[in-house]
Amino acid sequence: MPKSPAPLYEQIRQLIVAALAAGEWRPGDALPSEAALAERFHASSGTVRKAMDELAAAHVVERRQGAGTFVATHTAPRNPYRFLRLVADEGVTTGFTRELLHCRRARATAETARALHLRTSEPVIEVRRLLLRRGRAVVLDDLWLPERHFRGLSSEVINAYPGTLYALFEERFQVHMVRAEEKLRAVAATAEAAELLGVADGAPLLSVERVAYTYGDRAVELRRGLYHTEADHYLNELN
Amino acid sequence: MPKSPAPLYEQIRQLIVAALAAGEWRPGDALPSEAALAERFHASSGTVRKAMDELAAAHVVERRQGAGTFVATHTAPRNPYRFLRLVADEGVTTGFTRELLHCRRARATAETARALHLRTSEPVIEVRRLLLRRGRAVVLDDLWLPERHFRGLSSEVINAYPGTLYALFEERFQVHMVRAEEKLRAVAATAEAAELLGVADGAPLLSVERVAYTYGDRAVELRRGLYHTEADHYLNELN
DNA sequence: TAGTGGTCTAGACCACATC
DNA sequence: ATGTGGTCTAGACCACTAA
Repeated sequence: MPKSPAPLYEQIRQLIVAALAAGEWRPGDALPSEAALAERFHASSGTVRKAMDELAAAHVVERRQGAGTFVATHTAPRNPYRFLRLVADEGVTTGFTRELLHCRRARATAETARALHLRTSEPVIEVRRLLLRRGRAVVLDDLWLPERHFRGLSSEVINAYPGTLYALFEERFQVHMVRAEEKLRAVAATAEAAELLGVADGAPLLSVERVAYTYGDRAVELRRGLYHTEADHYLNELN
Repeated sequence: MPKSPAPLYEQIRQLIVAALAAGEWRPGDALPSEAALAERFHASSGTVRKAMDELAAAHVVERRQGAGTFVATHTAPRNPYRFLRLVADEGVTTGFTRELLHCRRARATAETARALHLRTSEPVIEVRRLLLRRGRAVVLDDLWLPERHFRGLSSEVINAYPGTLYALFEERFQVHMVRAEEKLRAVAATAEAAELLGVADGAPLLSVERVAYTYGDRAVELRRGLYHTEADHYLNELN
């Protein structure tokens, strides 16, 4: 065994992520058993297990005792909105209904280009939609996606799909979101946002700017949400 | 070995937390070596190690290879404001200066009582302070602490202490904060908050309501922060 | 140099899901 | 009944820190 810069379990972890990025296993698929992976990577099962521990902690894979280890998916998880931290003040965990406002081709602004590592004015797809609870708009989302990874995305495609956007991206474009970074601010509602969210002009809104990453820390979505936090709040756990 | 409801490493983890809550080791102290703990708990070092893995992941302990394992502390960590997610938009990571506005005895409101598991009108200590960067107020914090755990806390004590509040709580009152839950909202500045933060009346502010917990998930602080997010943002990592 | 945590192995046995 | 992940062990060796 050559003297290595990174520990073996870390190398194995990276090799598995690379295989996921290459599409060797798709979201929802079962991975080979730990014993099989140990043989493949010429390591003991304990070492493979440590690599899988980290992938499971990062929600990249999901283990089910007795059944196997599966690639994490947005298509049929416990919580469909895995990255949405907005919850109702009262425990009413009713889901959201969605309303698509538009989906159109556009060119990357300087800000979008920076976030997604594109060149300015590269083609992107811009999506705007509302999330509503009991008919009341709670979230106004604007999304920007690099066109080259989401070719064919349109209003029709979105409206025809029953699940969340991230599930759609996964099934239709083989883009699985692994993690995200969010920057939060309080802002005053513009006239446009106020009307769409049914609040007064200038009302305080929670602005959530998200960059989402797929396997290998590739940024593939910029999203700006405006949350109406009158009967909802953004919940965060710190440790 | 009796048949047990929880795995051995989980029992060991809980026993170590209980020992920390009982003050057997104080923040900054070195824990016994993994081999010593293995003997104490009649387990193998691998099992003890798994328990320590989880405690390290939760920032309850800190491992330093070659030196030992130490109880996490707020007194001399890398980041003094461990739970403060507010960062400047531009990478200028200058620290904050603090300005204490008041520290006084009060009675728990219904809301405070609920958050801290007290009875309504039990005595609490109320603290208000500002965090400033380059002379500009960025955060207005209100804290409520159960008086029975913080007897003797006063403006003089706070002003005489050079470190953060959590470091003070740890050194002087043996209350170490382990984790916290935050609820975020956008709100309009009241006249009082606007004046203290130097913003317009009604300006949007980020409201951060935090409940902080010590060992064993005991809630010991309720804090409400108002963040001025014009040149700063609340940064959150999702996975 | 002695002691600590970090890596890796080989294997036993258990709990659980699936067929 | 088979195969999976989950727990636990015993021990070797390495990398690092501190006296």
